[in-house]
Amino acid sequence: MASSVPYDDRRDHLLHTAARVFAERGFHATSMRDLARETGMSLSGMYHYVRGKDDLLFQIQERCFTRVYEGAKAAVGEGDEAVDALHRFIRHHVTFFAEHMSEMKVLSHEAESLTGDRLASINRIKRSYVDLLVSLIRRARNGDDPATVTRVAAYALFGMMNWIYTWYDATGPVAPEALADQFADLFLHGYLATEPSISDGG
Amino acid sequence: MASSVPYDDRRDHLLHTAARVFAERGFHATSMRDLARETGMSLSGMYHYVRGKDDLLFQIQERCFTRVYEGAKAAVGEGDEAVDALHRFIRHHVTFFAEHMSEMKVLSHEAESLTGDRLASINRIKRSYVDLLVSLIRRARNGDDPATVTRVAAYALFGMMNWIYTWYDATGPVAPEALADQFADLFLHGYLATEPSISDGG
DNA sequence: GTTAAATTCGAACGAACGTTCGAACGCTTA
DNA sequence: TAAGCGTTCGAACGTTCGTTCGAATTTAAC
Repeated sequence: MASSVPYDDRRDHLLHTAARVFAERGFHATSMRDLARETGMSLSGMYHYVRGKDDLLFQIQERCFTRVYEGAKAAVGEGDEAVDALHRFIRHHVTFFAEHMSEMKVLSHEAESLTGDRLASINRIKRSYVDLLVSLIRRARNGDDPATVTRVAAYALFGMMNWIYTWYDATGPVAPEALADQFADLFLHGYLATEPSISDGG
Repeated sequence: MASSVPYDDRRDHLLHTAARVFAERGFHATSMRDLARETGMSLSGMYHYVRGKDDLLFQIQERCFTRVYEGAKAAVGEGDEAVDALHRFIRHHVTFFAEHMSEMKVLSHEAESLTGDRLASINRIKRSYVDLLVSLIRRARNGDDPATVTRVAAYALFGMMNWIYTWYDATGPVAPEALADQFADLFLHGYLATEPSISDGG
């Protein structure tokens, strides 16, 4: 999986550790000295693998976002059934999120911590990713909704999925796949519209 | 509305301006010197109204969260119809959010920027607020769901509502009430389960 | 073994940070 | 006028920040 070139290994170690610490303490509250301590590298040594702190955040976000985007396109495929594709998109996003909590939290929570070209570059991927979901929703609704309604629906879905970094524990009682299915049920068929999961007696 | 005591006015001005700047730049990326410039006060002058930067964030969050919580209890009322109460909860949360974007963004986005007693104090309000929504959902579903399912549903709803600070513009084409109703529709009846808003022809 | 390149790191830089403090100010009471 | 008090603020404190740099070390090639 990871490259065996020593340089790349050390770089991956730095990026992964930085993602974890950024997720725990926040980007601005984390110092390069914190990262040096946690990676076991020296303060100046890290600058051989990364241009600086901003570049570190950028590379974490770009790597992660590219993977989610490519993964989503592969998961969605080119089938005709839009509702199924939508379900697969949700499943992919949530399970990927759960498996890469640190990186995805950094991607979601530090969206405004970049500036200039780096921010623009991330936003370009984001736009593609959002557009992918928007087009899926439009197809699933037969393209009959006003554009604003479709966008609100897409952001609502992203909200319920991305918010998990504030509360979800992937090692807890709810498995990532079960979480994804509950989100999909909620979005595709609604909550009260479905049957209670045990009984509907009163 | 605001107290006419000069001290309280200046304090409110500081808190409100700080909320706006924290929302724009983030808590850790904002310096006390930034706040001095934006409020027109001097750097040291602000310390007559606030113990320090952490206390400033705490007071913004506590004020705002207390208001949402009390407002939600009032909006929900004590009626018997749980679905209606749920709808009113959503409507209140979203419209309050839209009307106080800066404070609510700071409340949502800087949830981990406090520490110690101040963090514990905010988390106490948060627990009550979450429990209020959880109990409404449980009632609306006749109490038949496992506790984990109800909690996931509550966090999903909070996610889609709170995420708006990343994309929503209250002065844009979608009014806060319309946004709230679309969220409520999605949560209460589902998205695909409802009729397309124009036609379902193909 | 020698040379060259890649990698590591201690030490230090200037800048910016949150906070403090004492002097100065303006206003109300005597 | 004088005293007292709430308020303001310039200046400075000590600390921590991201980054740099040159020397030392390790690795690879011949």
